[in-house]
Amino acid sequence: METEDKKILLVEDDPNFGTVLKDYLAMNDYEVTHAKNGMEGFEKFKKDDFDLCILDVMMPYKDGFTLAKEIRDKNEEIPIIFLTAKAMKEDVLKGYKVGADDYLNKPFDSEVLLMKIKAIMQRKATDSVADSKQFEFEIGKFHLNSKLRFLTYDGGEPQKLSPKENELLRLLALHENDLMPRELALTKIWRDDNYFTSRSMDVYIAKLRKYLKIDENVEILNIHGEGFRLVVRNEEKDEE
Amino acid sequence: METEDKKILLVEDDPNFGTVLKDYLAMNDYEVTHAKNGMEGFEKFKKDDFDLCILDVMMPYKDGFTLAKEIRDKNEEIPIIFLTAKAMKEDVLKGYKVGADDYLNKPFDSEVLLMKIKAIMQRKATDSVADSKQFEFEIGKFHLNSKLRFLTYDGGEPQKLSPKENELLRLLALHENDLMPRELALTKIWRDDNYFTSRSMDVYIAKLRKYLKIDENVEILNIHGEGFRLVVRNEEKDEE
DNA sequence: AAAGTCTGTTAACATTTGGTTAAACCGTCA
DNA sequence: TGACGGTTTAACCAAATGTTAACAGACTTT
Repeated sequence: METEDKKILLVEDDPNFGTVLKDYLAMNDYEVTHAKNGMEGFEKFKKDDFDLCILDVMMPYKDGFTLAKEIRDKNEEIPIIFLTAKAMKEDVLKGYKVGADDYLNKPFDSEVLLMKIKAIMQRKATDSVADSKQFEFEIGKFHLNSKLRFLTYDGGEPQKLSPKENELLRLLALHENDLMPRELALTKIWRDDNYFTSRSMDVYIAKLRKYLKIDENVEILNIHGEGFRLVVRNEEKDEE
Repeated sequence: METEDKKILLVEDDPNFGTVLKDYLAMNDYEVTHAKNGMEGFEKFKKDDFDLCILDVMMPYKDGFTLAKEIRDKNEEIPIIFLTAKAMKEDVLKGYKVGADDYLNKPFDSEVLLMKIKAIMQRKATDSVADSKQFEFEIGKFHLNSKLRFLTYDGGEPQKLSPKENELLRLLALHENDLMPRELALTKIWRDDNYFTSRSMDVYIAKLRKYLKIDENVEILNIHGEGFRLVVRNEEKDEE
């Protein structure tokens, strides 16, 4: 199953057509941001992380090509599809020159557009190099591999972690010895901060404590009303 | 930046049009092999290493889609452009389903075709960062030859693998000991990510496990909701 | 110290995802 | 056309994950 929906930036000045198209795409499980002109399009582009751009060529203020060039400056990877009313050869060529991935003449069949989007996304999915996110942590004698979702203690048997356990421990590790605010975990992992998610998080804290308790020097402390703190002591001399 | 000329396989039954197109492409520094029908096209495809295929859809003996499917079986990477006289939506969709990279309606502007070819080639050039056509793998005591599609254990009898089995195991091997995301296999091998393809993939995972289970040190682990992981342990001392 | 809030823990439950088997399907080839 | 290999679909079960409830205990504030 796919992680989350792909984000599409749609820049189209015709409000009717734009809205219809947006709805159609949304219906097909894409998360669509609709900008009404090139300026706005570029603003929105900078503010978010999109997986694909669909640009109308003919627009006031800033046409699709100019916008495409600016977008390419910021991101030379992102696929771009142009929409155009007139089927002028020069335009098509120009489009490909700025790195278009595809080109559609209006009116076009929406199903065809959908297939093109799919095809392009698939292409991209292939070469997703793996964004260098931080995946591995040393927590005292523990080692957390949060990509493969397991935790090992002193080289022993890996303990599998559930997605939530994993994300939570990762967040704590990112803030090692420092406050990890409740709110942060709730908004990042549970995507909502309310009574129930908060209780749920407490359940997960309990689970993590269970895993971690084999190491004297690692523990999760609560900071009442604030959040949690993953404490890692240097194991000097403890008992003798 | 091109090293040597790119090789194009052109399959087009109309001798006049085919010849003209071939010459035009040749003039633009592509090395073109022209086949007059699907059969011949497939023969030539098998005999050489092409960078791109341009297939007419309507052809005697074997139409473009059928040919494309056969080509895809052999090579899931190679870009395919379809040419078609009629602009039927069903055809277009069918084309994308078999993994078309683009679609052109006759008559088309030759310059546009050229741009498309360029765009596609470029895409491939950047995409194939680590294309590394790797065909042979050591997986514990197994040896996988994924070009000839067989798997041997400790030099024993080769086990033939079906195309899907083979591709899946190859993908797993490419990510040995690391996560191989479900989505990756689905988009690369099944070319679609939905409930059914996902179930189908699970069936293939089961088949692979059956092959692999004779080696204690090799196994396919699931990472719930993420994908699979081909684990290969060093066979140190196990029992004594 | 009493009330009220916040946290810890366990367990029951619901939901989603994965594993396996077998049957249906489909194109190819004798 | 009928057998065959490969693939998909269906069905069913098992495992994994997440949510909620309930209650005990801890912390804060009066």
